Amino acid sequence: MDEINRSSLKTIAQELNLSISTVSRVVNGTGKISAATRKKVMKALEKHQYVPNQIARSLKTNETMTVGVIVPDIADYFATVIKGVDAVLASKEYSIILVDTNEQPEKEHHYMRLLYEKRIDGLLLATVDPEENKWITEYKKKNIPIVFFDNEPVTSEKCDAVMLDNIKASAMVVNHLAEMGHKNIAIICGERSESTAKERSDGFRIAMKNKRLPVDLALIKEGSFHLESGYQSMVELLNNRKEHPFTAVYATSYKMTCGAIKAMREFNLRYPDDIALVGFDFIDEYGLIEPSITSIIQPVRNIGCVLASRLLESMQNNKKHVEEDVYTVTQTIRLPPELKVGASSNKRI
Amino acid sequence: MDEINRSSLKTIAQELNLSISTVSRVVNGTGKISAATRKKVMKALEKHQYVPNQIARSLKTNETMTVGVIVPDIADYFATVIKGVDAVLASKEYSIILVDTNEQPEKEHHYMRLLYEKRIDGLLLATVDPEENKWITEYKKKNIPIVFFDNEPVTSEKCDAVMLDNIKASAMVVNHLAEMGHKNIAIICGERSESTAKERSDGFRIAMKNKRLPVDLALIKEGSFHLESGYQSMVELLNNRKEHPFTAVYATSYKMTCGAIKAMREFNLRYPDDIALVGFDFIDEYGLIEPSITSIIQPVRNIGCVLASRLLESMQNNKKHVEEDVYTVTQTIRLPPELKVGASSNKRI
DNA sequence: GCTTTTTTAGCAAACGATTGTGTATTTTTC
DNA sequence: GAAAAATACACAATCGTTTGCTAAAAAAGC
Repeated sequence: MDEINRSSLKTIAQELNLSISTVSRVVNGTGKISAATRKKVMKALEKHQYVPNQIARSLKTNETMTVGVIVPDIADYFATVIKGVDAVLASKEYSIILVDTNEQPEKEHHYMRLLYEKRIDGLLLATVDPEENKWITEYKKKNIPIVFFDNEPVTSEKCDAVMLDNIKASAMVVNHLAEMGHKNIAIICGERSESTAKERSDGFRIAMKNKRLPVDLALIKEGSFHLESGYQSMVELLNNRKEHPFTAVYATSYKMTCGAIKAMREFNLRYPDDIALVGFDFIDEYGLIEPSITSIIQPVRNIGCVLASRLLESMQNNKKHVEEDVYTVTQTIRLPPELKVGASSNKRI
Repeated sequence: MDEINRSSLKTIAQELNLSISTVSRVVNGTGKISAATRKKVMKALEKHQYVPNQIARSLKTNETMTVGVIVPDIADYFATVIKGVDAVLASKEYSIILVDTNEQPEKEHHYMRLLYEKRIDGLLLATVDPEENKWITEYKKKNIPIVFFDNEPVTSEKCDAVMLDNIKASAMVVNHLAEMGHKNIAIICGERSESTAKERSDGFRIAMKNKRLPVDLALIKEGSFHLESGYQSMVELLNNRKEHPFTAVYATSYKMTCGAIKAMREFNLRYPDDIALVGFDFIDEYGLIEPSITSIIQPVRNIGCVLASRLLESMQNNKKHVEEDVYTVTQTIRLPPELKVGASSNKRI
């Protein structure tokens, strides 16, 4: 095997009897360089297969062209969000360092530090830590732009966030079901400590009231966004059906929807005939599930794009040393969901 | 807002009237430091919320504690592979820079350069570029450890790779179907330019021959691993069924399996009654599809773990400057698949 | 109490780039 | 042909670390 080929500006400069600065300037296309030397240098760069050392560059310029992304589980809908993020960031020559916390809130803090050690230029954070405020301030002080997503931050720091309009999502579901003639609607929710769960639940109640439909607290199940919880909630709902009857159920996460389906099958109930079902994030890209499930669909890719754009903007402001907060307006962007109507609810009663 | 808090070894050293090196040594726990100064320094570090600058450290140590991961599509089974990778790398304090090429081979080269600019310590590469050898050599010369996965590299460089044992996968399918009494088996394959597709196809023929079953070339469809291709292939198979009859079909990717199912539905054919079906990567974690589909399942998470371990090893050797190739044994690891038998094929004919 | 040994801490040179300033050299201007 | 202006390049400081070597201080030995 040939010897290791690692060239630096110095290597090239020495070979050509030029100064490092001159070579640097042709690499970056800055400064005044004569056509002759430029050509000479270019040739040498090519010959040595010179690739600039971004580490050294970062040290000097204080920019790493890298952003961190922390998610609870990349094998979830986050994967598509990240695709959106990656698409817009990559076009600006940023790369992303991805961290999967496996839904363990206590890991977030640790990874945040790791990312800061690497001096990321910005961070996208889907936190599940209800106490994230305890450590996030430290990094705000270090002046790193953060955009939250999925869950709303509890921190009192002024932060950007982009999320689904969960209130609206629930309203769409309730309105749709009401239109189909349903009056008694059950909801299967996540933990209220997560803002997404809270909003979906609150949105449900608000929408029910708006439609002048009865809100039976026994029909509001709050669990944990997972399959087991969705299954368990549905079982309980079905067991109490005599005292607390309902004709439709709204499951507020993908896994919970699956759990609910599982429970219904075990009870030998069919949708939409026995009970109408509306799910969440239930994509079924290839239409394999029959009858098809009505579901709230998040504009996942777009969430990613908006996230990235917002962060880019923040990082831009940061570079300009916008000291005055007057200029840095933080905002929470809420993206509208879509209700994909399938067979599971598309029957008037 | 308070002022920006960015401290360096210098900041701390000056405040304590110590040298930078001393502070550095207590941060790293290296060298001889008296208990008194150590304590003093620790306190100051804490007070300033000092976080070491990995960029500067990297420049000096030539290690970034970062590895690159290039995949064609993270919203695929790769997400789980990455989870495995992340789990083992994170435990060694490495982070991963993730790149999604959107299945565009021409982007791989570009991103590779970007990653090298960032001086990643190693690379995991799931290439779809049939001409990856044209640029991979350059980076091998720069001495960065690479482990391939998903597809086998075409480069002649000695490379590590970890992949599914695709030959075995096809054998398992054929043996299973043979056991169920099938003789005429069709296969829906990807492009032979991708080694995964080639191996699954070749494995199929070999297994058929071993079982002394007829290999009808008209029953071997080669397309592109996507839904449309799977659908199209299945339609063609069904249309030619009179001349080239078959009782079972083996689709060699998740999307192709979906496409095949779609086609069968349109032809009003049911599995396993009309045709037995075996898929690939068809996970259906929550058992939503009925009847359940028999499928080859890759040990996805494990692939990730093995990948990461192999890379760690490579990087370790690299640090030790193992010049002699004698010590650096490159290898291709083939992980065994699992055949999850579902209803779609579980019927003797 | 004076060497000798052992600890502890500081000096300074890297790592590979960027960039403001200084200075030959060339070009323009009159 | 001399002064002014412009051009092309070099010098050197700097970013925040690590680390080998050295000097000072403390401990130990006599």
